[in-house]
Amino acid sequence: MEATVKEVEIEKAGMVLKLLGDKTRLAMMKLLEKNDCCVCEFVEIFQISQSAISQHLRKLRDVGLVKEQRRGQWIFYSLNKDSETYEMVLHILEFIPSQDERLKDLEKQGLRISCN
Amino acid sequence: MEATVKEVEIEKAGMVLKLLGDKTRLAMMKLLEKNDCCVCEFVEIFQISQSAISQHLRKLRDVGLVKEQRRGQWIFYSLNKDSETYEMVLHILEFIPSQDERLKDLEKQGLRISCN
DNA sequence: ACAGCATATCAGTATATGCTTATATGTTCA
DNA sequence: TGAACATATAAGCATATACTGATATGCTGT
Repeated sequence: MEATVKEVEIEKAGMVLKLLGDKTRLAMMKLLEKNDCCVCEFVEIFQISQSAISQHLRKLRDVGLVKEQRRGQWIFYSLNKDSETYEMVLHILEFIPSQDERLKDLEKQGLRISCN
Repeated sequence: MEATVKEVEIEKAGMVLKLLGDKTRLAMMKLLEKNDCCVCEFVEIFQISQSAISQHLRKLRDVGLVKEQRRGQWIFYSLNKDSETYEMVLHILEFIPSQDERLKDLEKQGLRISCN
């Protein structure tokens, strides 16, 4: 018997699912599940422009899925645990295979050191 | 401790989430969680054209989320329990408030009788 | 103050999406 | 067979989306 779950208004849920329905943002969220990441790491990982990464992050932030924290020159993003949809998001991410290999590959190239 | 969950390839998960990221399709899926429905019911419920409904259903079917079954003149849609993403979909739908009121409203208007 | 780096925003573009109307296909029943 | 109904497909349109390149903003260390 599974415990009852925190329901999410259907419009809100639709917004969240639409955001997660982009493979770049979905992989970002999966990475953020286990690691805080800064913009430059995402740029290296996804091989798209810094501008594109920034726009994805803004969308995620606008809906409250992630939050940002400036550390000096860098801005680190993390999952927003206070989001009313946090529980739903976590449940979804459970089904996604770990993307941590991508981070490890970065480390091998020494590219992660820059902002760590 | 939660049992391990059936992971879904990230591209596939992205496709499913994108489909669920439309409020019409999301509500359709939530209705289908508890009831088989035919096209004409969806048309009444969502107040968009029969063509639009049919196109939404085709997308859901193309990705394997629903299956169809002809019953005489009508085609009833249901969740495809054999989908590799079925478990993920069910978990997501748990967070969505029941849409059954919409069906009940139809019954009050006598509009559901036509295909039942 | 300024050079250099990190990030955000702006403007433009190509493609995807959701809808409508019109039409085709398929089923039932007289 | 043909009229009536249910559903699917085609064509077209308006809007949304994801991206790029150019530029603006913000922080750091000299």
